[in-house]
Amino acid sequence: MPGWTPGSCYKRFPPTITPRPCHNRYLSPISFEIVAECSHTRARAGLLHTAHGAIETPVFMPVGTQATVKGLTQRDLAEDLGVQILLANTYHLFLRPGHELIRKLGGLHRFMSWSNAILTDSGGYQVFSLSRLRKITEHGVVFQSHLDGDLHTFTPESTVDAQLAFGSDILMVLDECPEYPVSHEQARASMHRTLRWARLANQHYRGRMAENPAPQALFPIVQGSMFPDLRRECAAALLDLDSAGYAIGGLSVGEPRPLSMEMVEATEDLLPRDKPRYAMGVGMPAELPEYVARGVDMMDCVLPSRNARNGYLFTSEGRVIIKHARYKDDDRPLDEKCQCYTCSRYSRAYLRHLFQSGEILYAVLATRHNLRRYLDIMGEIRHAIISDSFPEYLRCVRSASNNAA
RNA sequence: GGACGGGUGGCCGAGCGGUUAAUGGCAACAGGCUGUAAACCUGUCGCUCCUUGGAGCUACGGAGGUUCGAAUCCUCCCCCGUCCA
Repeated sequence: MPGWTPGSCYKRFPPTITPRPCHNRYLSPISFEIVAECSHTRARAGLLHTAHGAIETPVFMPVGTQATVKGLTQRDLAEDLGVQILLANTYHLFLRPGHELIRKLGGLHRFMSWSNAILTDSGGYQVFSLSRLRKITEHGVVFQSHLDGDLHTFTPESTVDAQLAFGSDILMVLDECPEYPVSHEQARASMHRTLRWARLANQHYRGRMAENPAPQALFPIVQGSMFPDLRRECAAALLDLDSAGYAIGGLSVGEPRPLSMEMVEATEDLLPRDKPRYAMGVGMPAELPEYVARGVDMMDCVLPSRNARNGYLFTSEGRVIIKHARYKDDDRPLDEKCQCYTCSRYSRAYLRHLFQSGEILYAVLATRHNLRRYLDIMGEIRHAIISDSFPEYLRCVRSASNNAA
């Protein structure tokens, strides 16, 4: 069932968002502290310490591809929503305004006026999403800019350098995100290339850190399409890099959802227990606790922000497609259980009116709500883990999800 | 009173003898979106009937006419603009 969200459990598991200061920023680029572990699942709650604050995990990271979460101000994000870490994108910011410009202007944090943490994706996802505009070689990826058609070569080394120039707290290695489905043979070749790139990126990164230490971590990415053996081979090989954290990529590329979960399960027990695990590009609200139950600490997804703009709103009672006629004269708030600015002030009828009129305010209010919904869910999850009630929470979520279906 | 230009599906607006139930756009209605080329994309959009695929009916201001065939050509009428008296 499409838009179910784990909201019926809201009252029992209220969100906790209390940023804490960073303790040991000078010991390593970032450090991960496990606060609580679930006794029945692989879930854990932790603190990820960065030079730009501590991040409570499990965490959902809003996507701000072009150094902005579309529709929101940095104040909305930090003060209203309590966002501790944002995602930005190397491919997009490399093309415009350029990493050297951002370096010159004091780094990405200063450039976009964001004092909390930033994770930058390498451009590996654009290998997938812009597949018609790129060519993969052993050396790297040649992109034909979607802006002006210019050719740009992204290598494992150059993407590390660009992200260092940004001043990102967490850098991602350049990877190849394969489409679905691919043959085992193709997936294997692709995974091995990603692996070689990860080694090159890591070597380059270590060199840069030796000459100019900075509190910036580099995460490699487990690939292998939907083949457990390839996933495990990739994860095992990446352990040699002794990275500060590990990502699981190549999910949500069109595969059935159970497969995504299976890939996380195949990988998770190989990854270091004391390092954060990041599932890239997931997921729907009901999936968030499922990933956490499988040992994931970090997630990001464009769904709450993009779907907000496209009229698809996530509530504790399920999805609301705001353009539907049934909301035309609906005077209730979008989500009666939600404390966000949008829900505390505006009716569904007004939101629908703004959407139908193409008003900018619609995107602002909708994005604000959807992100709040995601962050609330993460708060519920974290609280449940800490209070040792995560299995019950998960049951509650699954049953609500099944009922809705 | 005269001269031009017009009246097309909810609206705007193409079409100017057959491939036209009628291009587009808007509106309406629905679906999609997962490390963002996305405030985007797709579908439906006269009525009735049967399962897909189709079948029938009604339609381009009105009434006649020409033609195998008319939204398209002709005649008259009605209405709307602009200009001249």
